[in-house]
Amino acid sequence: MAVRQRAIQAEDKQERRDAILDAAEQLLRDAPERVASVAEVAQQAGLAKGTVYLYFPSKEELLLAVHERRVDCFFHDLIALVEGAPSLDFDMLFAVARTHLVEPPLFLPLAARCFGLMAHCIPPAATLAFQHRMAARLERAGAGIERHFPLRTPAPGRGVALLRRCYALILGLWQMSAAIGGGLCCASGAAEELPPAFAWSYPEELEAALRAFWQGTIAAPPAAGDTQ
Amino acid sequence: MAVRQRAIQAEDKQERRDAILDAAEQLLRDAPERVASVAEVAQQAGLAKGTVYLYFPSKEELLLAVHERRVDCFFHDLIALVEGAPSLDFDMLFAVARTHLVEPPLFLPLAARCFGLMAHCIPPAATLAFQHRMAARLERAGAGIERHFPLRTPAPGRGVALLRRCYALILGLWQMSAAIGGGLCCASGAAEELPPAFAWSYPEELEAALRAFWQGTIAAPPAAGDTQ
Amino acid sequence: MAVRQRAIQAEDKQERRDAILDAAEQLLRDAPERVASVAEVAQQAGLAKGTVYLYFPSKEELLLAVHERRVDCFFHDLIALVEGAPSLDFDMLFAVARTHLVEPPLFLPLAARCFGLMAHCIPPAATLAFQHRMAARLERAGAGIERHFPLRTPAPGRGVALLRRCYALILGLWQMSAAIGGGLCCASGAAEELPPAFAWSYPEELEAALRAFWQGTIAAPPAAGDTQ
Amino acid sequence: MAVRQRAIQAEDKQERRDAILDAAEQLLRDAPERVASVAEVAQQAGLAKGTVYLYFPSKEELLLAVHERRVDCFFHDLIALVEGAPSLDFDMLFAVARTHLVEPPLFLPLAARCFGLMAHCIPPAATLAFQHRMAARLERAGAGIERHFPLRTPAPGRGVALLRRCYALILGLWQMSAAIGGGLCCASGAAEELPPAFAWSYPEELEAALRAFWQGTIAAPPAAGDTQ
DNA sequence: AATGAATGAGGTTTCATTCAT
DNA sequence: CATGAATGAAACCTCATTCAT
Repeated sequence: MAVRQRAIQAEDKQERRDAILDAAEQLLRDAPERVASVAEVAQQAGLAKGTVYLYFPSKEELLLAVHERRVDCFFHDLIALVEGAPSLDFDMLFAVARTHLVEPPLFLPLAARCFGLMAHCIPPAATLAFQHRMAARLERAGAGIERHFPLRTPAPGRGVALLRRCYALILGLWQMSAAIGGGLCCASGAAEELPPAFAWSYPEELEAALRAFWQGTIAAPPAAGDTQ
Repeated sequence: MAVRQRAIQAEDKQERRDAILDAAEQLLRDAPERVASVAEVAQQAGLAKGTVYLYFPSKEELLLAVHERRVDCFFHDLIALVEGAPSLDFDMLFAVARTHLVEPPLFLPLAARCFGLMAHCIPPAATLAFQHRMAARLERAGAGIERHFPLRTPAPGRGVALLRRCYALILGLWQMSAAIGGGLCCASGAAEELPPAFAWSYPEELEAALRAFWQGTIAAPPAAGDTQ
Repeated sequence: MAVRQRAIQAEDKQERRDAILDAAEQLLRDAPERVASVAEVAQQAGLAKGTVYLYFPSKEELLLAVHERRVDCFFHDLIALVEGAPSLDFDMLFAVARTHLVEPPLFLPLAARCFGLMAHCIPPAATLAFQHRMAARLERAGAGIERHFPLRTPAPGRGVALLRRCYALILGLWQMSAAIGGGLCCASGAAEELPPAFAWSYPEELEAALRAFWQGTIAAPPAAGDTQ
Repeated sequence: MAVRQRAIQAEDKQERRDAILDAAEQLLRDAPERVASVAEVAQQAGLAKGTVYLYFPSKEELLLAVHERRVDCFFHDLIALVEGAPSLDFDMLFAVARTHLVEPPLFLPLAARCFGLMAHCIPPAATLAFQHRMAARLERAGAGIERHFPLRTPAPGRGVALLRRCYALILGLWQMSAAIGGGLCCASGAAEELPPAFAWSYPEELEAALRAFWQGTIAAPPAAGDTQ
């Protein structure tokens, strides 16, 4: 009904695109478990449903774009660190991961969903484009890692592989922890019902696992303590 | 459809329950990407839709039961190995994982889905029950591992933690690889379009990553070669 | 909400199917120009939307079924006439056509739409099945016509061809007349605005055209007068 | 897109109008079954969507205008024939119809659609205007026909009626044939599946039907052969 | 005159679950 | 116990049209 100010200039369009992403991100934050409908996203952004489709070809690609923005932030800080810091250690890298990936409640649920979307729903061309954009960042970060850390078996691409495996741990452990904690967050006293094998805390376990992994990969073991 | 022979005895019921699981598993194997509808499962089992609900409270818990059966098979072999073999190395363990988790096209897609279900859709009580059953197996396998491997920092629960982290790697890397390969399996010449950072093969990368992880966790590094 | 009496027996199902057809037909009669949504049809039949889809695979095939029922009525009377009447003339046949095809406001709009649906939207298998059912009736009627009328060039299939061409005239002239009268029915005094070449009445023109056509096809010209 | 040279002169406007019609016609030719969206038409014409609405009040009237241009071409040749040829026979007339109506894949689908549009969607005033323009051509052609053919019952308007009825046959038979062939063009071996009553070819059946019709209407039967 | 960004109504279909028989 | 008919919510996306620029 109320026609919003039209985005004619390219920068206005970018701004509007961002507004839609903001709206979707907000809804995702409010209820990470469910995927808002396009109608809800549009309403949250103060736009009509059709307008969302002017900026994103499908709901799935909108979600992927929300995810990509978060990933970009992570890589921005990560690359700044590996390219800017005079020296680097595990804790500095883990801090970046914690800030962008582990602590925001949005990131990991969305990442898990996006992997599924790319595997099934999103057109291959769009998936590939996303991956190319990610690859650029990933390789830059990986190269930075390689400069800082003498890997046991130095080889081009080892930095990227290291990041990939760390990400797999972050993602895999989170999925397991989400399953464990997922349905229980509301049940009072749920914690003590968990069998010991499942009684672990994601952030702590993740840090321990990553440390252990670095210990096996990086020649110089991380300074701080030992694994768990 | 004619009313089937009624399952009155407990063993008849178990048999029918298994028939439903078989049907669901078969459909999942035929098309791992999609989830069959309850009607399809019933038809495949030669039963009526309502009958499925006599044996499983919801579609989700049916899926979880299919998954659990596969997990049981894995643990059966794993426990047999750690409790039966005179000595143990990485390759023997990895072989079990490969047989049950990595190679069957069914396992990992279903596992990923079940983690999501447990986090959101399945009643906490059912999730918890599942986890208790899993915990028993997990702890037995973990204890077996601990007996075989002198961990760098021996401690109760380290075997379980090791398995958990390996599983996280298996799952996390698979999700990433599924996203990469997902939409591209049909596109000819898709492989060379992938950026180098995404051009990796799941089975190889998984083995390399697990080896690297063991190297950092187990005092005696695995005999075979070095990490990729 | 209110679960209707369930149609378990085959005859109950037929009855319910008919009820849905009745509902759709009624809505079509109320507003021949628009196609009711499935939700409206369901409501009119006192059923839930999903129930309609238990009886018809798609909205299009529902429309075709409504049409088929009307065509069946027409053929029922036509075949009764050609097989039962001791003698036959144009007027008797035209009366049947008038009763079933021309006068009911439902028939021709629906027929025109169904031709379009069969050409574009309905699965070939369903179209073919419909055509086979129609063919049986058509050939029986055509054979009856051939027995009664000594065609100028007797040959098997001439009766069917005659009916086909008459139907083409009925349909083609109706389309033209609907276009002419269509938007004008509400405009007072519209008739005199029509140019003479378009100022004709469908029923009269149709009868005249059909008579003329018979005159050219049937050896013995129709008794009543001459064309228009 | 850059703002196109503005059409200020009347002839520029006509040119642009024609360009839009050309674009729509081309798209219709490319895919006679579907109706291109306004956006597609505009793009094909190298214009913006809004510009189309400067030249046509609605999508429907644009389609009607495309149709009218084709009808004009037909009448142009038809009138040239009836007014220019020293003598006239069925074959000469049928050749014109074949060239303009039957053979171009565009004409009949569009005509059928336009009849529907005029009946439902197009403002009565626009329909009426179209009909007046058509009437002028139709009456001129009809008058020419009357001069050439001694109809069985000579009367003013008989030429127009003759043309009308022929057009009804052309249109009605086409609709039936489109329904029959519609979904089957791709199915291999579809032809032999058709019941005999539906196994006919439009061009042949049309010619036979028109000949039969002329035989009943024109005193002197057409020279070539007999009806099918 | 030309543009193209914004609108928002509109309708189909699926399918998990229930419950009368 | 077994059946399967009935339910009805849920959400996508298209596209003709408008109108601010």
